[in-house]
Amino acid sequence: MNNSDSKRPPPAVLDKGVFSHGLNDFSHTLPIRLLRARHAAVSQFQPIFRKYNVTEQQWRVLRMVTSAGDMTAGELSQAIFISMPSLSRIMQSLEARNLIRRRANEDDLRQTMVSSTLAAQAMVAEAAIWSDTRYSDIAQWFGKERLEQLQTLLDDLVQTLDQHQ
Amino acid sequence: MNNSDSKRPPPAVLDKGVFSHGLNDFSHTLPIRLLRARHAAVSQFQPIFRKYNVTEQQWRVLRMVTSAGDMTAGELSQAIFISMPSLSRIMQSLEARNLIRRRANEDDLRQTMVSSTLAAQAMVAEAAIWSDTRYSDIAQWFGKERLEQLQTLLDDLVQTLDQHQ
DNA sequence: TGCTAATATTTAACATGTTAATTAAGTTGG
DNA sequence: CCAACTTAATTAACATGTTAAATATTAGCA
Repeated sequence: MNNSDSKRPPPAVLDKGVFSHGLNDFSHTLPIRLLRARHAAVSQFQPIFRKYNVTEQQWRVLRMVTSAGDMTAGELSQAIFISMPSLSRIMQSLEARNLIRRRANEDDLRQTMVSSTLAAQAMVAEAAIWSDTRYSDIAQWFGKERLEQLQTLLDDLVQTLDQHQ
Repeated sequence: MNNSDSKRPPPAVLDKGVFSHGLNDFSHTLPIRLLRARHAAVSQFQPIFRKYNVTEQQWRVLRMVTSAGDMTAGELSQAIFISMPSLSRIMQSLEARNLIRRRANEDDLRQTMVSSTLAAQAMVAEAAIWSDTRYSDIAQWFGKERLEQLQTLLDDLVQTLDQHQ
């Protein structure tokens, strides 16, 4: 199957067809499909990350805090789906770069209130234009209806799986 | 907002509704939805990882090599969507545990051929039963048609985004 | 009141993700 | 045949994911 006449060298994700062991084609399972899709979606916004020298996760923090306003670390963690240990480290570096600020919640000293600095707000405001355009592009390329359909299915899947533990 | 009459303790992803800055609700963007969905899907198979004391990524390697047979590291990397640097480290630990074996490809010494050991094959064969059942469960809970619809949309999205760089 | 359990965050340890550099082996064109 | 280029895999450095333990604070209750 590796003859020389087909000249195309596309890295062609291997497509072995049938499998001998009765096992599914593991490269096309739902988790891997979701991983690929996420990767493709995130990469659309790579220019933002490079321009502002932030990681995707750092960007999520900045964008969330800037758009939603002050919130506790726990709320932030849930909203952008970053675990508390990771968030803790990320906040350290963002605070060191003066992009966020942390202070204790007066009413409950266990909680940390997170807020964005003016520098971060300016950064996000500028990038939001670019970001919104990208989202519009994606909606147009893929189809607004299909995109909404996909998002609904994703949310429903999460709900279904959560229900069944 | 933390009253006591609603007895359900679901961590209730915060739902702030409208946002003041003209920015979208960032906790409901496509990348985050994909992340949540993947997380929910993968967690369904957590019992396997715990039982055999492997990470999800290690499991992907073992399952792929066992089902597809011998392959190069590069092919493996593409199939299970793990970067070569990560795969390199993962293979080291799996080889140390005698779950895979590596040898140079005679025809091209740059390439590494990866194969699974009998121990890994036994492990995967045993777990495959459980895994297949879980997949059937998910299909039933979520609906076979909707699941296929979701997978098609995911693949199409990847294709669309790849086309537009 | 005071003891205990629960909660919010951080820290630690180790595995993986990511980018860039390195090494080794093949390929190409003069 | 060889120098320059390409490819496959590894290594290095740093950021994040994940689990468990540690800390600090609050809540519950006898």
